[in-house]
Amino acid sequence: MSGLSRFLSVLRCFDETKSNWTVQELADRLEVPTSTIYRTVRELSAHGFLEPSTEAHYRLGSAFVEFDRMIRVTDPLVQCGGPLMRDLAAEVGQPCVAVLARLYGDRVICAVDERYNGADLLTSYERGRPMPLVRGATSKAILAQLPARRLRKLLQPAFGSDAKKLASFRTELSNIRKSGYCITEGEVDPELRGVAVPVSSAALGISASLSLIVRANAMTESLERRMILLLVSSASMLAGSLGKAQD
Amino acid sequence: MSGLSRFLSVLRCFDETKSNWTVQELADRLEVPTSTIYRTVRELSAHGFLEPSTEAHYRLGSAFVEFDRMIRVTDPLVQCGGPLMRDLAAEVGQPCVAVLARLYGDRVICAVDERYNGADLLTSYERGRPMPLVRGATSKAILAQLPARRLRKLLQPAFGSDAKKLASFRTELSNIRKSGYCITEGEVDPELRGVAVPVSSAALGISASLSLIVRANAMTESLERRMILLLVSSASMLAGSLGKAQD
DNA sequence: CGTCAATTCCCGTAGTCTGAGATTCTGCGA
DNA sequence: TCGCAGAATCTCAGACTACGGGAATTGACG
Repeated sequence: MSGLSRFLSVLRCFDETKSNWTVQELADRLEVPTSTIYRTVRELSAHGFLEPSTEAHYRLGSAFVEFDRMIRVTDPLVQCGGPLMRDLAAEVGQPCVAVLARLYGDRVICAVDERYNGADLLTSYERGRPMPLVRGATSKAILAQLPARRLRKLLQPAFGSDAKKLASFRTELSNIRKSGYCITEGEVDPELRGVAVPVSSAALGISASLSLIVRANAMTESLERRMILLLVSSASMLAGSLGKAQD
Repeated sequence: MSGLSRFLSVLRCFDETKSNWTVQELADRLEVPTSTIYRTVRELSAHGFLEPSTEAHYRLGSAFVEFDRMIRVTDPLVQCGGPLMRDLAAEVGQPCVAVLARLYGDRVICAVDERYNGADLLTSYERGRPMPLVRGATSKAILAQLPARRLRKLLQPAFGSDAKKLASFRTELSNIRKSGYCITEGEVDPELRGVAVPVSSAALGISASLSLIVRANAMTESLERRMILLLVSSASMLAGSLGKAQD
């Protein structure tokens, strides 16, 4: 345990399950002496990564909120995509959720989510939530546009040695490349249908996708066509503005 | 340079001004050997705090986005306050911005900002942005509710030895305690008027405030009364649900 | 396949972190 | 205001890690 991982082993303890820890609890959980955790926690607190709450408990601190804002402010994808999303979701004229997601290392993470006024859909997509890499239209539309080498590295751990599944997945991606969009149902959230199109900016090194999610039983053929059209045109606008953007 | 600060000196380089750095640039800026920065950057990347972009440049990584989500998901203030904010902003019936801010260590940081449909106000308030500690209704409403000892420590660095200013500031806070709200104009953003009320939960160790911001020239006496009423009732609802919340 | 920049590796040394226990601080109730 | 219990910090010698300069390797691109 050294360098950053020392600090991360502490930070990773804070999750949905338990967001409030005492030093003693952390020490027990990590099986590290109390005095060591005290030192680590003190340093994390000093830099705003942890904050004291009540009765000797600590929770995640403001530094993360600040850094996230810094990313939102400087990320061309959020800057260019944000305004587009609101219009996009409104244009559908149905309860729906618009999502702009992005490949971040080896995971797909939602960067912007826009709920259409009145949409009470229960999607898993919300900013900052890691998404399954090989399931759902959002992720597939991203993977479909990647260069072969990058793709291979990503799929390796996901499929392991199952050559058959890997081959059929590659076929699926190839179909997305041809048609320009991807539709899936229930792969991430049950009862929901997602339509996604690829978005990318080689100049910025960003691989992303733009998706719309509606209730599966609300989907009609004409709605589907409309959604695809909306997505394709929004995506090309977005790609255009990304091209001009510089960070 | 040791422990966390080694990593932070790198991370702090990434700001609005420049969000995209090469290792060489970082090394020059920090006056540290290149190989050391490479190691630091590698470690930060491995944990998702930095991400390679293009041409040997790096930018802030997805870990911050994920941790921020974790905070949003687990923070009772965001959980209880979020839904309230939308209604609050809508009720005003004027272009306005609703802000829920909070004391985080020694700084006030906005936790939720809700723009009323059609409000194009240029407020500085947005989630994650650090705010001036002693200026603006939002901050003053927070400070007004703090225990004496805590307050003293916070004001020490802000006012230094200027006992006169300190005394008048304390008087101001005392007036807020009596009236239950605070109104300021142009202290943070020119031409804007803010009304704020304190919110707190002793059980959770949270000191916060709820504010509404409108254009100064749109303010009338009756609107002001309405806003104060809305804020006071929202704040008491919020305090109530915070009391029941547990993290 | 060759080129050039980006990145990693190497290794002795310097300096940091570790961990157990003693010590000091702090908040809370009387 | 005082005293108490738990929280937080301090101490110190020894183990281990990071540092830094330069060589070696990788990898992208033509």
